[in-house]
Amino acid sequence: MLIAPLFFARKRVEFSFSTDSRLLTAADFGEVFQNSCCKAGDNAFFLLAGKNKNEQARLGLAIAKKQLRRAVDRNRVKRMAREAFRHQQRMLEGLDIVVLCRSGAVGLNKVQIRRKLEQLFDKIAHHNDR
RNA sequence: GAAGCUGGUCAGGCAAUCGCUGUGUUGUUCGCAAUACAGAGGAAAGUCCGGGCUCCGCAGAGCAGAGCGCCAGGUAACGCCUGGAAGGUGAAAGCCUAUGGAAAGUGCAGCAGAAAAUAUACCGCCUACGUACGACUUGUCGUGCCGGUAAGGUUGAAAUGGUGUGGUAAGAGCACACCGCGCAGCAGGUAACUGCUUGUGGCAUGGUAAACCCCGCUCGGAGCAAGACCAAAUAGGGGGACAAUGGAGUGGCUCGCUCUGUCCUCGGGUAGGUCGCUUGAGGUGUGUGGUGACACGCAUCCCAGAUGAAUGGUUGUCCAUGACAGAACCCGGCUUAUCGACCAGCUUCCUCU
Repeated sequence: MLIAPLFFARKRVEFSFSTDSRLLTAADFGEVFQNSCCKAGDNAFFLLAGKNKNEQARLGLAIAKKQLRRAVDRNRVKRMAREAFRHQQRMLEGLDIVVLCRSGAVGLNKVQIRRKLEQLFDKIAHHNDR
């Protein structure tokens, strides 16, 4: 009787995406840009990571209108980034990550965006372990 | 059945699961948790018009500038919509039109053409009238001059009403008939405008106003990063009390002035936060008035409100294999993008009965 609620509680923490796991203020973003410890990128996206004091990983999105002109495209990238982060946040604990967008992101479909971002998050996690 | 026209509706569905935002309820260790419900569009887009709302000298007059422009109506308002008129276009249903003024003024018109705006004459046509010369049959003919003419030809986007008859030297609204046009009258219409077997005038006022301009109407400016409130740290300001006849500076000294300590208090205000923020020119149904846009009445419903910015991911399944595309203060329009599907009405043609 007591085991079931505990199981669900743990699972929730693993995959949730509340305000705790986001960069909220300009100061938070500034911190990452100033004191980044590692980075990863390809022609479409660029990730910057910095250490934070919490146990949680946090995500910030900086998708420029210059690269992706249509709101629909920007929304798609943001959603995919959040989704990828949500599934991989356990191995990124203690990091603040900002996702930036490059010109190569134009014309990618959902699957391509997801795959690219997952690879980049992997790279960051790997780099952090060493 | 085929081709087409007009108006309207929809914009993948269902299930499971992992998330996000808001609201209600319950619990709470006041962090939050559980649960129920709701959660992008017809264009949310372009920001091209018009309003509401907010602040700014409460915006009156004149000038400038901008916009609009057949008539009537609708509307909070409009450059929008509805109905009508005129013109154009199509075989038709229909569709399109910046559609006021060119007898207030100014300007413009390449090439071609004789001539492009007040009349003119290149090729033509004519030689009646006047005149010169010649011929001879002595009143005719020929040639020239002075001229007449705009029927015909040539140019152009556009050439000073058209057709016919008379007329004439040849011609000409020169005259007449019909058509067209102007003005007046009558009739219909709220009006734009239309009609007339009415009268009258030989007959205009070439085009261009998305050229200046004239006439009529409209317009104060800036925008939710509007604006209102709360307000840390740091620095500084106003007022009061206390210590105390204190200290420092200015100065030879006194007064004076300036600076300085502690506490209280006031206001401004940055980071940040809250409100503005979704109940509205609102939706749905229905009745009445109106050709219609729409208006009014009644009943009923509450239907996104984020703020590093939610409305999504994965899996299964069905089909027609899913286009254009994402709210950011809110409405009314316009314009542009769009795979398709469906409904209603209408037009033409074909087949059958």
